[in-house]
Amino acid sequence: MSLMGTPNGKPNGHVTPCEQCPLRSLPCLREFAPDELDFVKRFKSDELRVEPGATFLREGARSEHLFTVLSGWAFRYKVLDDGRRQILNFALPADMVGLQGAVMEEMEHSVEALTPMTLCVFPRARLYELYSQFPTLAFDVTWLAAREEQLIDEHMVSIGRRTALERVAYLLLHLYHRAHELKMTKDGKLALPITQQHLADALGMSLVHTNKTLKRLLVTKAIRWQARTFEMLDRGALAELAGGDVPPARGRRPFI
Amino acid sequence: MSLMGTPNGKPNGHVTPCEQCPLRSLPCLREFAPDELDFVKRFKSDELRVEPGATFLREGARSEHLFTVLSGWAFRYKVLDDGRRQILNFALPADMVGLQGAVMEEMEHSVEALTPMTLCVFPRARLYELYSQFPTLAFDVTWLAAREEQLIDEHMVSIGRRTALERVAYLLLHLYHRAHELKMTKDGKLALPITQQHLADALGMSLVHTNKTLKRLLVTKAIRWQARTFEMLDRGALAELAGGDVPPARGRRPFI
DNA sequence: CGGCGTTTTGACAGGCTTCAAGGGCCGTGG
DNA sequence: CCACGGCCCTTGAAGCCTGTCAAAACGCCG
Repeated sequence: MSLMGTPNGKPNGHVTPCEQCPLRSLPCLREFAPDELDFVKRFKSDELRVEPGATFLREGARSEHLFTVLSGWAFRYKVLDDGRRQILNFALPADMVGLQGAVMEEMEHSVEALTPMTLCVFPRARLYELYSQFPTLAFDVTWLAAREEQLIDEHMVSIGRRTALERVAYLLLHLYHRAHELKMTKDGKLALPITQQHLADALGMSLVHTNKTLKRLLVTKAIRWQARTFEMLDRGALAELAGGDVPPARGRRPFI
Repeated sequence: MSLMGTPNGKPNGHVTPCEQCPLRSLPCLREFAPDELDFVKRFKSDELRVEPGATFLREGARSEHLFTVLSGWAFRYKVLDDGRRQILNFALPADMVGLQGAVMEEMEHSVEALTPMTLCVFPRARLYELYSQFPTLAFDVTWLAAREEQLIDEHMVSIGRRTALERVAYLLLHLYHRAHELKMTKDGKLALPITQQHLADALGMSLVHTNKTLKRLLVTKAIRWQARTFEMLDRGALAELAGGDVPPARGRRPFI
């Protein structure tokens, strides 16, 4: 099928059947009923492969599609006229992206891939079918929207009220926590595909100051981070420095 | 009916029938089909009156209810252990509050009234009925969640990347814009029920610096603000100072 | 080996927070 | 009627935090 409106990325030759979705086994996701699974499988129109650095959803554009992340990392962001960029949050596997574009007229933010990504593609035009035929799934979509808002709320507290050191500590704790839920960590290690510039743009800080703050954090021995590999050495200490731990996961999210 | 879990505020003796809802005539809201209206009327279990300063939804609590604002102003916020407060956004008439609490296990933020408020009360337990019987209304709920996320996104850009003057200008422009949509302005004037402390907490700034920044804004003659009355003198100039206008409204929101 | 993106460091200016204190307004109570 | 307290607004001063500028080191890849 055509993917007009998503210039970056290309349809995948192979499409993973939903029954074999690798995410289904995650304990943080709820299980589908057979008819739900069947519907989702039919709803999924394609699979998209996106390269790192590609902005596959752009502010101001209309999107004919809604996506879920099958694999890879991305981030949502907005830029001001003069180039200042604010990263709003990060998208990981099992996250939904583009809901705003599917529900409203056009996108008010952009989304860029950090790693090679695989996205499940759902046609916006058929979203209403989901709402009318599977209220449980519709509820899940709302759940996902509410959860994303929670994450943004917490992030906003960081930017608005936490000190630089707390901000960095909290964001790293947050990302580690999310990756851990998705079984993307191993022995406390995590492949973190972001640069210090991304950290800075997410935290509302300058690159230089982010670097200096990160250094301060490293000498506490709570974490290690080099060559795109993040290592959690002392989670308790990091939470302490962050001024509070991340809120525990409540309930289990669906994956669409 | 009982309102356990909402200690602040009291059930209203009189309950406005939905057909007579004063908000229905607003052009920024879509019209209900007769059966939708009928359902909403039955879904609405009560009306709640809340006094200024009352926190009627509290972080960490479970809420048995979902609300829409019939009249009055409120704000969503979070506080850190040491008392630092971040205001996440403001709730005005036709906004929904408490959706997170209704969809997830418990609230991750609090909501406090700024003025006397009237809230429409909907039992969380029956939300699923709405989803299963009225997909159009379910879609509206998702629409509202997506829209709120948009507003928060924009606010986050302010806090993270705008200068102090831009922040103040943008927030005031934003609030004026929203109030104007709801026909709460008159001759460019608006009763703005917030203090400079609220501004500061919303913008991630100190009270002192907010005051000084506001002073700088006032001398530009773009706005006036005294005795809780805000006056828009030069909207273009304010948008200029804010570093961009607010995004135009897209589509029409429902009121539940 | 050269180029480029990323990380690191130092210096400096100034935005912003903090501390402190005074003034205005208003409702309460003597 | 006036004193008082509480809340909000205002202002000044001092200094830290943070952004900006500049430049060098590092690592990766063609």
